[in-house]
Amino acid sequence: MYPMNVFSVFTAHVQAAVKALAAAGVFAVLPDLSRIVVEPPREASHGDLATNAAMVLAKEAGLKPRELAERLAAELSKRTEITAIEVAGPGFINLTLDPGVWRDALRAAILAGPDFGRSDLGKGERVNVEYVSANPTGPLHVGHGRGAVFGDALANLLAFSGFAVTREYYINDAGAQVDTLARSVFLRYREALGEDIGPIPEGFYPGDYLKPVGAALAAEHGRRLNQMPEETWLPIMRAKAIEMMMAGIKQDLAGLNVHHDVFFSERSLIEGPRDQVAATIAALRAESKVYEGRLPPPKGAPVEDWEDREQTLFRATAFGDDVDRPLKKSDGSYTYFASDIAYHKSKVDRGFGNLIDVWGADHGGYIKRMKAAVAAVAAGGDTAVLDVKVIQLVKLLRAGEPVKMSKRTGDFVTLREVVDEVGRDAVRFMMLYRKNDAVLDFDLVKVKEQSRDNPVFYVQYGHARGQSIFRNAGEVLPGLSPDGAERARQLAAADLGRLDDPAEIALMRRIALYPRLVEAAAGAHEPHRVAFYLYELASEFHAQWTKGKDSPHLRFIIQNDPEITMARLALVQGVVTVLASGLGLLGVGAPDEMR
RNA sequence: GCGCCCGUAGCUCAGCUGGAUAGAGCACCAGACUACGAAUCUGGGGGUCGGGAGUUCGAAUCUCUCCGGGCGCGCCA
Repeated sequence: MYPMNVFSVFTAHVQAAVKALAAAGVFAVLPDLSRIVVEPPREASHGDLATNAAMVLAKEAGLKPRELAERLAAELSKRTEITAIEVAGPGFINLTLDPGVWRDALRAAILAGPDFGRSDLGKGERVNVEYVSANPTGPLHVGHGRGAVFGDALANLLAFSGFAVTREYYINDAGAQVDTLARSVFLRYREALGEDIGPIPEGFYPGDYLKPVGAALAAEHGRRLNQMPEETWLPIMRAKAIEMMMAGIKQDLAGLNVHHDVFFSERSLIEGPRDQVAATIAALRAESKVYEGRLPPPKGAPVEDWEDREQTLFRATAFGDDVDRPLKKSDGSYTYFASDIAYHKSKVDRGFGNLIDVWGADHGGYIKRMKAAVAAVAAGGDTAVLDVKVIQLVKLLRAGEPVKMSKRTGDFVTLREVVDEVGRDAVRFMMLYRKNDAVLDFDLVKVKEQSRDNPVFYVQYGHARGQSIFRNAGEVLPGLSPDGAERARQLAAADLGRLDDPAEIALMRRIALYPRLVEAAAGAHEPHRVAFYLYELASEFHAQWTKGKDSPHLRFIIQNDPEITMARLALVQGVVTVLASGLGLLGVGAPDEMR
């Protein structure tokens, strides 16, 4: 039985060939093998696999690339599953493999089923993926949704690749904004008591979504709080508002099938058994990473109330940032950044050496200082690496026309509205069918189209079409199990040697590519690669299906020939397995039929 | 003024961490339905990868520099 990842197997073969040459004295010392790439060439005429090994290692061998390539080719030709080797261009080694390699890979895929593509790339390393972390001041909007979907798919991808993933949400429940929220709710509370509060003043949250909070408080406390001073009612309003806003946010996320393991409260950092922000600053000060000093005035747009004063600063410049960063406001309270340092320190303290933050585009200016902070708090025994994924804006369109949004009046398009209108699968797939750092046009009309123009539909239809083939195979293969896992076992026993059409072999090769694709996407923190791969796989499958119209002998189901039908259905099983797996990673459904 | 992101076919975008003759969808043109779902498929035209320089066997990819667009620029979060 062949291992799941054909490419890692042949990478090992190439490395072994290099080691053999090293043993024969071609290299003075064993060279760094990590630069060797074994990949499918773009040109099909170049064979199944190509490696750059000779070009990368030529210098260290003291040979011309083509000479070294010939030596490596001679070594590799000892492997029977390699049927042809050619040295081409500046020193590429092109390998043509026995189709049996791809047939074995297909069999492995079928037998692995939902586990096909799973790997131990992460070796159990703990990863903290923090995403959404929207302020608890209102419902999520579409931009939050993109971050939510991205973070969730990335977490899926990492878990599938052998990382121990924790999905985390940071609740900003401690800043001035939640006090503003509390005061806004106080208005709604009075409104619920029957007062005429008039228009919501500037500087308050105007949205109607706060009315239920006011009503709940009125029901719970009656008029009692209305007579109290602000310092009495504010914490009560604030707590209730945050509780209800977070409940709504969790509902919005559940609508997208996004769930977090940990909801981490910013307030808990300062109101816990000890003030962790103060402790973190003190610890950094002891290492002189925090000091009292002055900053140059800010560049660019002038700040009216700028005052030159001595303040508490984090020495961010020692860790790659452009300027040192203030930790306390002029009124003595902590800056947002200060609690963010303590928060990230808590991640490190909780045993995460691998941190991923998913942020909105407007936070791009914070990356350097946050990375600096992580480096600072992790210095010493533990090391920690922070990767910040910036999620660009979503431009919401309806049939090509921009959808107006106004956050100022509280009248914006919520995530929930969009999910309700176009469905969870469409939202998730389309938001992942783009690199995270590219602006996304999201057209509410287009994503509902049932056509090739709509990738969500196209890929899901591929899966459904595969399932429909199984439904129709009963006449030729009456013994075929309706149960997917059992059917997979039956099909794995098929004589795959019957799959010899070039397009069939190409399809097997595409399937075999999946584990490598998943590893690359996980390593690069780029879930969109999965979406594009699925589109290509679906496209190849649809094409093969249609070929059966002109060439009936290429149909998947061949009357009177159960053997070849078994083999073809094994191929379909492979396609369906990978489509379901990839869609699963993206959190998109793999339907058995399209409505 | 500074930092980050983006710039690839008419439009929307991929390009597998530096590989060979740069790809896909849409749009446009020309074709395929007595089928396992035509909700699909086949073929065609279309490019100075924003401009320039550098790094090396090799650059859309890395570096520098211009140009154009977006986001941000003590105490808001």
